[in-house]
Amino acid sequence: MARRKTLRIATFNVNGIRPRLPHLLEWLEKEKPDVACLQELKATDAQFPKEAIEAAGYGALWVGQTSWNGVAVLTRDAEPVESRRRLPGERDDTQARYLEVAAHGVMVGCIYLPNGNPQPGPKFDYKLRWFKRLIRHAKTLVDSEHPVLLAGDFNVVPTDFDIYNPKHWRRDALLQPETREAYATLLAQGWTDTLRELYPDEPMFTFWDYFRQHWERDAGLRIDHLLPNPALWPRVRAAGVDRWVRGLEKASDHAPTWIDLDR
DNA sequence: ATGGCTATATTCTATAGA
Repeated sequence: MARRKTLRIATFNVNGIRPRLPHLLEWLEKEKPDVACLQELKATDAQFPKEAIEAAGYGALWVGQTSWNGVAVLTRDAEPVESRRRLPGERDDTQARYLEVAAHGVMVGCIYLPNGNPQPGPKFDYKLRWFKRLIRHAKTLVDSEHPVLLAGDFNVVPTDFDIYNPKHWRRDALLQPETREAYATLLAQGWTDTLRELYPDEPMFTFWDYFRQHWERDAGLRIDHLLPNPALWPRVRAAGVDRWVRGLEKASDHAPTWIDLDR
């Protein structure tokens, strides 16, 4: 197909790259993102389906782990260049949640922020520690004259407008004041929450859990975010959610979310 | 307050996700 005039960068929590590979390939074929950040691979490095992704026309870098977590960045007709594969600041953190690459001229940080449930507790403490490390690292990137994008599953519902019904989730780690304050602190460095900025009056959900027919009822959450730095923000032209992917049989509970940039 | 569903490894039961 003819190349899109804009550069599309997407984020997609696949909830298991092995069971979701057919959906991933169908999505890449139909939407042709230039860069795709993936989370929740739930696969080791050796289990990553490198050949199928290459055959689809994508280069890839990935950080795998047994059973849980795992992140990857795919680049269309190009190879991503690794910048870092861990978030600095906690030496014995072995969870595969961050991958930073140069891709199509943009520095992209692929993020899988800890869920943090149940809270309070050690998992919530880990989430807040991880968030602080992200904030510290992001500070070194935000003022770059080069374009930088933070993209991924942040496990943050930024405001009550970003969820179908906050009452049902008020004790959830994704809605806690500490979680929201950390996200606000990150944005205050100069990052822009693109989907909310372009769509101030629409919820723009990116996640619908598997329970109680939440997808069928459009009872979703907005937790997957794309945050350009000030150098990149002027190039943003559009953003959206590929909801059709969530509607497929045996879908991930997240939908791919993307932004288009001037090339 | 709980459970509803999906995926994984610890596999017929537990853990994690959000």
